Amino acid sequence: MNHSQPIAEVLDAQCPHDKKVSCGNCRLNTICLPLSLHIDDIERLNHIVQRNRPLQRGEYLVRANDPFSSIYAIRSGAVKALTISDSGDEQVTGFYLPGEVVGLDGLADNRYVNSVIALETSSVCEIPFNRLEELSAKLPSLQRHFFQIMSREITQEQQVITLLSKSNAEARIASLLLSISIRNSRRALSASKFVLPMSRTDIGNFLGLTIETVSRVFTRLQKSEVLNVDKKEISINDMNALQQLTKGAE
Amino acid sequence: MNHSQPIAEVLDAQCPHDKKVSCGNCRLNTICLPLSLHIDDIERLNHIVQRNRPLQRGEYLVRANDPFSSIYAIRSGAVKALTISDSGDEQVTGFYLPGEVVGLDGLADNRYVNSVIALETSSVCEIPFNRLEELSAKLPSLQRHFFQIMSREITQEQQVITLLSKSNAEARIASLLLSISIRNSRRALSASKFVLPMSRTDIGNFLGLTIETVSRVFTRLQKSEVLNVDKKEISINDMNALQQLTKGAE
DNA sequence: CCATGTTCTTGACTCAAATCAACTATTTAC
DNA sequence: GTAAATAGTTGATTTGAGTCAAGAACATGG
Repeated sequence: MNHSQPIAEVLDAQCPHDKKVSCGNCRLNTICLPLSLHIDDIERLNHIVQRNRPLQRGEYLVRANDPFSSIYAIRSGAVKALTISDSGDEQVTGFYLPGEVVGLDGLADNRYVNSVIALETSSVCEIPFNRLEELSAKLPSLQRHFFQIMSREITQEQQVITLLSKSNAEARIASLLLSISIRNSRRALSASKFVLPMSRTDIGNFLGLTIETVSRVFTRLQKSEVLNVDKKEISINDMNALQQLTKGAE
Repeated sequence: MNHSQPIAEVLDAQCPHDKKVSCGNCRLNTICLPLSLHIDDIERLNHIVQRNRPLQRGEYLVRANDPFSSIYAIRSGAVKALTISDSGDEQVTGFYLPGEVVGLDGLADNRYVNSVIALETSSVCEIPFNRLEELSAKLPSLQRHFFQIMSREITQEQQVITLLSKSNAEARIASLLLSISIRNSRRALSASKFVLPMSRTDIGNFLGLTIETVSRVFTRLQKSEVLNVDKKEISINDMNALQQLTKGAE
């Protein structure tokens, strides 16, 4: 079992059809779609949410080019989104953790642009988009919140653009680790000790680095005692140093 | 006068208060926000659109950290969006041409993340967001279209991420030129001959390259007869070669 | 008109990360 | 339990773009 997942999330993943699982009592409802909805409205949202069987590592949640139908909120586990470029190679465009929403790229042309693949056993809430659209028109705060989720995706991608445009290898890795750290602490998980759900290959692909460089940076950060790296287990020993590194090069 | 702007757009810019300018008769209404609205609904959208005096080159349309209030559709000219990173340097996050919408980043936290600056004399339609929100709740096709505009912003940024992550200098420049070419032809402008609205510095900043590299790539593409470059005037001599170059390196 | 400041170009040199290669550790499957 | 495949590490070498430097082209203002 993956120690990066808190027990409650793991239980959710194992009992996806549990009647008790609803947006109203979901631990993630302070960071996920229900955020800022009234109790009654959360129940209306809950009615359109579908909870399917958990995905196994490597399983596709969404395939690029499939017709767009739903967006997905991660309930437990982790997924990656990726596109295949014209030249045929993959680009990992993001990692999504519990409480985060994936599939927003499908709206533009009514087909998903990204494939979404589970990085570990993951459970997911499916939200059929036309139902969400109808409900949004009736609930101004839901409409607003959904606009905000899309806007946040835009600003986060702009941060990735800045990272790739201006930062060296160490700063890229440091930024990714800090991003995961912050997202973990929003879920009341440790900010300094966690298990990476993705492989070195995925990290390199996402950050525009080769796996050799990723490996060497981890080794260097370990030697300089900023991190402890044991395979996929990361513990951050010196958070300030890591933050300084994100500003590195340029 | 900048020859990249068609005469009609220039006239719009010069007569911004012309009563005849409305979404209903705007040349851009097949690519801009009104797209897919019924005539009556276009008129309702038109009522909330504000057309202010044109911006001069270098003027700010939006300042980062200002409270979010409106999104903006470019009517003529061109603007760039940019953020200032923690380390204090600028990152150009996008260029916006007539018919395109800027300011969507402000929704996430109710403050603009990007500043938006005119690259040349530009006129802009301001759309107060809370009015647009109200109207969206009443007009399903407007709500849907606005979701699509945000989604398209997401997918376009993912393309930039792929570009920065995987492509060499020539492929980056080639992709930018092709992007401008395609966007020009959507406005019934030449796909093969146009004037770049942005400086070499802006191009380099956007593409994660130094201005020296940008300059050298232009020189190389000129020598290999793919382009003719005369200062900011570009003419594409070999569109296929340019397309091949975008796949280059990797 | 010339002076000053930008913007852009070109060349010589450097360097961070890619590539190539060999090896180790860990899964997975039989 | 062992073989094969996959994932990760480390070292030697190469290379594309960055840096530094100088000059050219162009714009701006007195």
